Amino acid sequence: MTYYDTCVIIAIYDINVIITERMVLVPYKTFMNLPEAKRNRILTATMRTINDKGYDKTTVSDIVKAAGIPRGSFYQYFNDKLDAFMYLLEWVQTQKMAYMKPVLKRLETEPFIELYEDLVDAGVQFARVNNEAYQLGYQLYRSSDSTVQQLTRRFETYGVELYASFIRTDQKNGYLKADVDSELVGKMLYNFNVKELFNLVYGGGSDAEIRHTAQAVMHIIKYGIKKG
Amino acid sequence: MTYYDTCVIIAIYDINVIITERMVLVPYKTFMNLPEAKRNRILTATMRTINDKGYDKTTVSDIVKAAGIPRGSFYQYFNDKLDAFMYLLEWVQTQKMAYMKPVLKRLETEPFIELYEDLVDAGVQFARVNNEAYQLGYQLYRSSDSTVQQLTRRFETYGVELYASFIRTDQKNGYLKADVDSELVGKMLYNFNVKELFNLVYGGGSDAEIRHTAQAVMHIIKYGIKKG
Amino acid sequence: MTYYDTCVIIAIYDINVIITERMVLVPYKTFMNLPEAKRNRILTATMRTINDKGYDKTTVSDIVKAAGIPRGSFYQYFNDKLDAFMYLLEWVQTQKMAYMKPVLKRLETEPFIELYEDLVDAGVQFARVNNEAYQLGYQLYRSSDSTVQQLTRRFETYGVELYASFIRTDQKNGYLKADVDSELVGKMLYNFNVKELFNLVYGGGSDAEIRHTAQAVMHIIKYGIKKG
Amino acid sequence: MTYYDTCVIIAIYDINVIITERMVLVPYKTFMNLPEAKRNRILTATMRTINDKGYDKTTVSDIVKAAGIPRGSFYQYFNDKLDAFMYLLEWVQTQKMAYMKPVLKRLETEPFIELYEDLVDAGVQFARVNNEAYQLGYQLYRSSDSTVQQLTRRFETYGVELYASFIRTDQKNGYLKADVDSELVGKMLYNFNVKELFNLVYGGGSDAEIRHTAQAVMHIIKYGIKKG
DNA sequence: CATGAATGAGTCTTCATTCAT
DNA sequence: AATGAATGAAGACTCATTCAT
Repeated sequence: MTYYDTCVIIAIYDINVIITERMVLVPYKTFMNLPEAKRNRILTATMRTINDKGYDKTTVSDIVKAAGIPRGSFYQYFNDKLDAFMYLLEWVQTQKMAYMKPVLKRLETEPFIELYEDLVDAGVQFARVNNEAYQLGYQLYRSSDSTVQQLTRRFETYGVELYASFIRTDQKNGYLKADVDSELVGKMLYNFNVKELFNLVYGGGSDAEIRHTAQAVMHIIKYGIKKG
Repeated sequence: MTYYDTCVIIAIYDINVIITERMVLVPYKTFMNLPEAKRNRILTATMRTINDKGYDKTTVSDIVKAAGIPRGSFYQYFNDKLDAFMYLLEWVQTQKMAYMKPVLKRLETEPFIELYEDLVDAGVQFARVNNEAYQLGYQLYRSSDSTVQQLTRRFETYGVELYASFIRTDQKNGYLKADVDSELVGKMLYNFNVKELFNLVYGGGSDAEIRHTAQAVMHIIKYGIKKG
Repeated sequence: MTYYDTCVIIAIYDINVIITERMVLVPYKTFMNLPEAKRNRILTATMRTINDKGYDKTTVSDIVKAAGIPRGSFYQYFNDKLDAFMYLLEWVQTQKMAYMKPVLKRLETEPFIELYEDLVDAGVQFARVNNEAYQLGYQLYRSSDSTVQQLTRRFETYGVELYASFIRTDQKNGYLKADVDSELVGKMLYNFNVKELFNLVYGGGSDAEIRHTAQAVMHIIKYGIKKG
Repeated sequence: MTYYDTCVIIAIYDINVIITERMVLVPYKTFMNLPEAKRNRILTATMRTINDKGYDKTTVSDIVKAAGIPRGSFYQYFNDKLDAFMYLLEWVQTQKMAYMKPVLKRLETEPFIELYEDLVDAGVQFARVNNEAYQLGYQLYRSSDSTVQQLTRRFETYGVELYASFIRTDQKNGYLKADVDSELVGKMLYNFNVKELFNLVYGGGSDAEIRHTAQAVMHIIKYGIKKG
C-alpha cells in the first residue's frame, strides 16, 4: 500500500468532503457539462502535464497546450489550476475504487495485520495498470502551494486515522496488545508507506520485492527487533 | 529528533561534501567577505522570509526587502536564491553542531536503542533556542524546486544510513536480533521522525510529550505490538 | 544597388530558406493571426525604432511603446526581439520584390555589365519610396548580435555569388575576358555597393550622382585604370 | 594590406587626432602613471577579452576579471570601457608602425600600383606575429556603439583618402589615366581590403593565397575585365 | 460554449559607476 | 593608488486572468 493507495482509501470516507468544498468553491463552472470523452481527454492531458512538471511548475499554458483547448475554455471549465487539480484528483479516485474495494471487504472478517500485504498488493496492481494516476498522488507532496499542502495534510490525517481504526479493531479482536497506541502505529505505517513503498513502486521494484518489504515492515511492527 | 535534527547529525559526516559542492558551484561570490554582523543580519532575514513564505514562494525581492540591502548586492553575494539557501543551510548546520555532539559522543559506549530519546531531546533543546533555524529544515520538504529536492533526497539517504549504522552497531553488540534489516529500521525511524516529531515540536508539544512519543515509538520497534 | 537591394534580390532565391528557418524557430507564435492593419502598424513602429536606435540598442520596451501594445502582447506575437526583426526583414523583402523583378528579367537577354546602372536605379527607386525599409538593411551591419551577424554573412555570400553568376554569364556570352575570377569581381562589386552606394543614397545623393557613381565604378571594372 | 593594416597606416596621419580627443575627454586619468609592465598586462587582457566577446558584449567586469585588477582601479585608470578601448587602439597602433614604415618609405620612389602587394605583405607579416592585435581592428566593425562607429567612419575616411593620395601620385607620375576618379579607386580598394583580405587572413589563408588575391584585384583595377 | 488576443503586474538578472576605507 | 562593497536603474521574459466576438 503506497501513498496514493492511501489517498484512495481515504476517498471512500473523504470524497464527499472534497465534493462539498468544490461545490462551495466552484458552483458555476461548466466542466461537468462537457461530453465525457472530452472531459477525459482534458483530464488525461492535465494529469500527464502535472506528473511531468509537477503541480507548481505546471502553468495554465502548459495544460491548454497539452489538452489542445483554447485558453478561454480552461477558465470556463475551471476556476483556476487548483480547481482543475481537484477535479483530477476526484477523477483518479473514482478510477481507483474498484481495485481496493475487494480487499477492504475482507477486512470485515480477517485481521488487518495479516491482510496488510494484500492491501499493498491491490494498490500495486492499480499502479501497474494506471501508472500516471498512481504518480499523481506524489505530486501532492511535491507542491509548495499552501492550499495543496493543506489538502495533503487532511489526507494524511484521514490516512493515519484509517490505519489506526484497523489497529483498534485488531486490538478489540484480541490480536494485539491492548496498551498499544493505535494512532502511533497508524503514523508509523502511513509515513513509511507514502515514502518508501512509493519509492519502491515508482523506482521499478518488482511485485515480489514490494510484497517482501511490506512483510518485513509488518514483521517488525508485530514482533519488534529486540533480542530475547 | 526531527527532520532537521537529522540533517544536522548528517552534517557531522557530510558537511565536507556540501562545502565542496559549494566551492565548485559558487567560487567567486563575495558573501564571505562581508563583516560577520552584516552576514548574520542577511542570513537571519533570509531565514525568516523563507520560513514565512516557503522557499519556492520567496522571491529575491522579498529577501532584499527583509534584509534591507539593494537588489544588486544580493547578486554580488549570491548566485541566486538557491545559492543563498545553501549558505543558509550551512550556517544553520554550524549553529547546530554544538547541541548534538555530546549525545553522539555517548553513542560510542551506549546502545542506540536506549539513547534514542536523548538524541531526540538534544534536538528539541536546539529547536527551543533556535526556533527559526529549526523550522528551516522543513522548508526543504515544502519546496518543489528540483535542485532542492535532490538535496533533500541526499539528506534523506544519509539520514537513513546514519540510523541504519546505529542499528548495525547495536546488532554487533548483541542487543538486537541478527536478522533484522537495519536499513528498513532506519527508514522507519527516519520517516516517522521527520514527519511526526517535527509536527509535534512545531505544533507546540511539550518536552514531556515529545519524549514520551519517542519512547513509545522505540518501544514498538523494540518489542512489537503482537500479543503473546 | 545597395546592400539591402542585394538582400532583396537574394530573396528571390533565398526566401524559402529564411521562411523555413522561421518555421522551425517560431512555430507557435501568433503574430500572423492578427488583422493585417495591426500587423503593419506594429511592423512599421518596430522598423522605425530599429532604424532610429539600431537593432542592438533597441529594447522590447522601445518597441512596445512605439507600437502602442502591451508588453505581454509582444511576447505573444514574437519569441523575442530577434524574432520580430526576422518578421520585419521578411516583410520588407516582400515589399521590395516588385521593384527589382522587371530589371532582373532583362538580365536574361542583356549583358550584366551594361545593365548594372539600371539595377542600381531600380534599387534607388525603391529607396526613394520606402525610405525606412531601405535603411533597415543597414541595421544588419550595425548589429553586433551574433545571430544577426550570421544572417548577414549568409546574405553576403548569396549577394556575392549572385554578382559572380552574372559575371559568368557575361563571360560565356563573350563579353568578358575568360580568365577573370568571377567571384573576385562579385566581391569587389558587392563590397563597394553595400558601403558606398548605401552611403550615397542615405547621405542624400541625387539620382544623377548615384547613377554616375555606378557608371564610374563599372567603367573602372571594365577598362581598368592603367594608361596605354 | 588588410583591414587593420589600413587602420595602422591611418594611424600615421591620424594618431594626433586621437590623442587630442583623448586629452580632451580624459585629462585626469592615471593609466599612464602605471609601470609599463602593468599597463601592458592590462591592455593585453583587455584586448583578449574584446577579441573574444566583441567590444559591445564585453563588460567592465569581464575586463577587470581578465586583467586581475580591482573594479575601482579600472575607473581610476579609465573613464569607461570606451576610454580603455581608445588606449588599446593607440597601443596597438604603436606596435604596428614598425612593420609598415619600410614599405611606406618605398612609396616615395616606386609606384603604388606596383607596390600594393608588398604593402599587403607587410600587413600580413604583422598579423602573423601579433594575431590578437590584428584582430582588434575587426572589433571596430562588429560594434554597434555609436561612438565606436563614428571613430570607424573617420578611420575609413582617412583610409580611403590615403589610397586616393597614392593613386593621385601615380597619376602625376604618368602611370595612370588622368581622368580616373582617385577617390573612387580608393573606396574600391579600401572596401575590398577591410572585408575580403581580412577574411582571408583571419580565415587561415596562406601567405601565397593572400598575395595572389591582392595581385588579382590590382590586375583587374589596372587592366579591367572587358574583352578586346 | 468556443476562441484566442489583450493586459500589465511581477520576477530574475545584469551592469556601470560611485564611495568609503 | 588600491580595493571591493554599495547601489538602483533598466532590461528580458512569464503568466494568470479577462474580454470581446
